[in-house]
Amino acid sequence: MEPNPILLSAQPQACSHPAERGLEGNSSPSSPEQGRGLPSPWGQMPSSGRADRGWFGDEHVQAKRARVETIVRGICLPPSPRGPGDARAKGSVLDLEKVPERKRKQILPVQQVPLQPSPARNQASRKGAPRMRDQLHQLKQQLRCLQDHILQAAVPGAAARGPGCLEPGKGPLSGKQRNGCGPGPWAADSDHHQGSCTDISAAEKHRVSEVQHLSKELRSLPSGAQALLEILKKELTRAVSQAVDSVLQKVLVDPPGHLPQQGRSFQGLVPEGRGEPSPSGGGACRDPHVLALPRRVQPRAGVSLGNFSLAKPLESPGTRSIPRSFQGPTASCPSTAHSHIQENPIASQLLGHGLNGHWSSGPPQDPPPQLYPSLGPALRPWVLSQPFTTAGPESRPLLPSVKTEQGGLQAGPDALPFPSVHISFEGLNPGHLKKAKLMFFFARYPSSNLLKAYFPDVQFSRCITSQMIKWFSNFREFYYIQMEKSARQALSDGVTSPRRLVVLRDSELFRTLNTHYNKGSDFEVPDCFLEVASLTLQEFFRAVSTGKDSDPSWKKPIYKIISKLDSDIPEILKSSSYPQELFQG
DNA sequence: TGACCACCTG
DNA sequence: CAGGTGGTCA
Repeated sequence: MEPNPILLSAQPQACSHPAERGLEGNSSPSSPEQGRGLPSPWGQMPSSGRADRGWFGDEHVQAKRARVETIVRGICLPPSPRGPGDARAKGSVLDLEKVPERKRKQILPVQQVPLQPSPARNQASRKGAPRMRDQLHQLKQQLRCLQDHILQAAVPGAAARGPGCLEPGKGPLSGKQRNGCGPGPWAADSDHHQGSCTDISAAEKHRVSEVQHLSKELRSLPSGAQALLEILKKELTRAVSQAVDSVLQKVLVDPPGHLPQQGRSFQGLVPEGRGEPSPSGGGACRDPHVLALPRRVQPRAGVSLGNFSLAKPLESPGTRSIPRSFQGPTASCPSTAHSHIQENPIASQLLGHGLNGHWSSGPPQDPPPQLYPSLGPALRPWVLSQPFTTAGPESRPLLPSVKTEQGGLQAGPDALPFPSVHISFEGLNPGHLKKAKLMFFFARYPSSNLLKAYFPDVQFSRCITSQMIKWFSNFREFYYIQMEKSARQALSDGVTSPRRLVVLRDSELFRTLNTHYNKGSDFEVPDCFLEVASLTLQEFFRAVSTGKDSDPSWKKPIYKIISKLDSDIPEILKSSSYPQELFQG
């Protein structure tokens, strides 16, 4: 118990204070600066978003028009059925939408069967002229909605949409963006969204006029063509949805081109603000030896302790220790600097849909060295993050989204080509579990109130609360077991002084813990956790080595000590959208 | 009595 | 990781 007073008092401060200040200072998400303050991450997105918009706004309209022309041309010819490899396939029109067209060809011939002109049909068609307008109008709206869906998925926060499109709650996304252009839970970068809004509305007008023009053209067609128009209508709808599918498919299949870039550029920003010795650096709280925490992923060559590899006594600090300041931003406990980073909703959506591999495997697109020098801080966790901390720290953001999301969940699954993962379930989902595990790095004994604050998208009931508390109980159990095991191992390895025991990032103990709480290592384990772990280890060692473990309740004092070492949890973990990025992690 | 905890078990 | 149990505390 001797060195404890120092450690105990200093550590929590090192961890918690910066967390609070940093976060509260940075968490005014509505500030436009924030979006701009992060040029690189968003430098990518907006452009890709606009590209998508362009695709829909122009190219696709062109495609529509081209198809109309094709069909009109076809009207002038005998409506003879076409073979699968018909001439249309050679027309330039098809180049605009190769994939959808290919699919459509299989459908078209079938649909043309009822098209055989018959007098009765013609009559009906003539009467149907006004109806046709309605249908076209309907079609127009469908197009718009589809476009909006895509834009929402592709452009962060492109929530702008013409009135009267989707009813709220129809489709998973809809519930998320009831704020119009404003950044909803889904999109915190108000900056770009406002741009998107205007762009979109302009594009929308353009689309509307295109459609009106189209309908005029169609109305002037020979009556025999009316039936064809019906086909055309259906075809357009289908084409659009196919286009949507293909675009999304492309995005889903080819995310590395977009997503990691965002992450990468993002990473460069974080270290700048807070390069210097993390809070505890001044920390004065600990034996300088204990501070020597080598970077992780270091070659294990330095491990000189024979079979004691779970944690390493500081035998050769000279070779292994790295100045704390060198560890930069990663090293400190509360990774507050990340909280203001704006991430891309689609990225996280995509992540949530089985693309995690791209992240956990990282390297192909690893950040340029200059962004985080020397094995930079593994900020991947934050790359994955989607900090929709759009509300102030205390404002319990996103409460409104809960019920809507649940509704959206029921209505949603088939509204998009992929299921919605961000949706909050009645109970706890794997994302919540993952998040809870990450929270464990900061708090071993979170109160139920704290849990409620950090899971704003969970509707807490007695059952849910106790389940989550049970999670932490299980986490602790595993943690203490590992600690005791390591302590005993150290003892049997001949370690004599607990002060020389420290949990290092390249130690086996760390690896075990990291695997348990942070599988995939997509979260940078905060140093404060290492410090607490070291202290825990020391306490266990002390108890074991002094024979206190003969007392049936010998662990209780240790528990008491550790329970006082909780740190503040970074605000970023408060985001209800946070679990979703790690959903399948 | 309820909340929370550690421990044991499957 | 969840269920069950018994202990502690307010």
